[in-house]
Amino acid sequence: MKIKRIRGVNDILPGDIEKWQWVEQTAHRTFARYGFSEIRTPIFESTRLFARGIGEATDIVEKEMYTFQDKSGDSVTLRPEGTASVVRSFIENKMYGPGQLSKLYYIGPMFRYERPQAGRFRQFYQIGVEAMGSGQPALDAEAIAMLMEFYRELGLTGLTLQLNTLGSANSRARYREILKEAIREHLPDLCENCKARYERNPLRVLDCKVETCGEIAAHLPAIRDNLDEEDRDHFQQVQDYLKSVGQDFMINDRLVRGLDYYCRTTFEVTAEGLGAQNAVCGGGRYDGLVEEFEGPATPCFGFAMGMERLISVLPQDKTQALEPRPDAFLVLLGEDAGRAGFGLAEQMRRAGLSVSRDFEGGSMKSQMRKANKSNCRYAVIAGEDEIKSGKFQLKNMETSEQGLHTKEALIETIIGGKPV
RNA sequence: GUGGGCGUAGCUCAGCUGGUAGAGCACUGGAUUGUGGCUCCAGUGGUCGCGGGUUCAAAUCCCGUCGCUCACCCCA
Repeated sequence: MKIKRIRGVNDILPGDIEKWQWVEQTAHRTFARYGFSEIRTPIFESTRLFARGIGEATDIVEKEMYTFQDKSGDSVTLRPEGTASVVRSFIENKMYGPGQLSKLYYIGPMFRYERPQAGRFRQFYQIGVEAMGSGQPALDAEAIAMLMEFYRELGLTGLTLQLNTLGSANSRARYREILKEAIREHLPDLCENCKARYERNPLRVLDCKVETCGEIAAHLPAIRDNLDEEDRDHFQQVQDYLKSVGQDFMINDRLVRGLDYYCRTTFEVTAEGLGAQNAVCGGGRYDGLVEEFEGPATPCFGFAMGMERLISVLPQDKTQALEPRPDAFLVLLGEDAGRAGFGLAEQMRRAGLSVSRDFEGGSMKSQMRKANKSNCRYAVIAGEDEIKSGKFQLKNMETSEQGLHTKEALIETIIGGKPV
């Protein structure tokens, strides 16, 4: 039986990997401009970290975690998301302190046991950002602005930024009770899913896609009518900051994030052409999470984006330019040329050129075909005559012009882009 | 966990109500003794996912199984 890859995981192959590298490099460059540093945490942690951080009653913790016992009997879990690990590391490494701000980001694989579908995998990659140590609305706005700048660098279009606020932890809890109270009389009319949501996460009823639930939800008390003065002010300032830098957005007061730790600002970025899973980024504020893990009260803002989804909406004109292109392809005819070609290739590479060749010693025609397929700018042709004279044919693959050059001269010609 | 669709050449797929497998692309060679892309010609390549059943005969019909895929749930 042939061994195949595990369901829901993917190989990233040449042809695609260039896009991944470009996205990662763009993230490094862009985030650095905003003062963020990369952090790398382990890919697995104590199961308790995720159970407490994400919320015991969430789908992720209840049924989607890759959890197993290691040889000592400890329960460990492959990380299903990044925030809990960063918070753990933040506390463990005492990155906090009066007036201190930690601006961190991570890039790496996450694991959730779900049924795969378009844009959803069991091992998937996230780029996540966590800004820890300030409760100011400018922080929310700056992080979102950075995200949108990142998308601009990637040339993405057709994105929608949706904002909402859940209020502080206190108002969120209070609203939850008000909402449950209001839902109670409609309970028999709700869909089966929503009946279950009623106890576990009543806010989710608000964004149910079932039509009858939607109608009921439209008449339920809205979050925005149950905010504190400070919540309202915070949300308004986030909006004002975004507007001040020309960032468009829409308010979606049904936008409810599933993870327990969110409060105040939440947001999501959706893209066109992704299928049912159309969110490329989600995040928000999590002011209570550090305390939850017995760290000092530290207001934070963060978000995560799925790289697979991001890469599948990259514009074609940008990704085309990423295809690797050798400067030269060596066409070597005969054993003497084969031997000489090895040294020539090395000499050219040490001069900074990217050089390919064929190793199978096929006919000129077949080697030229391979040269053409490699998309090289020049072909260097070496047969008996060239080895004897020490001068090689240099052929420009676009114009088909060619001329005779010594090793040094052909390297210079290629580097300088001079006519052959 | 639930539901729909699909598994035929390396890739994308065709194969009508059962008669024993095909196209395009790719690959190799030739037309062009040492010069690619375009064109033309020829060739290599398949236990039709796997197992069982019906039948004189199964890629085709039936059952099972595995896999892929899309959607629900949920999320990035």
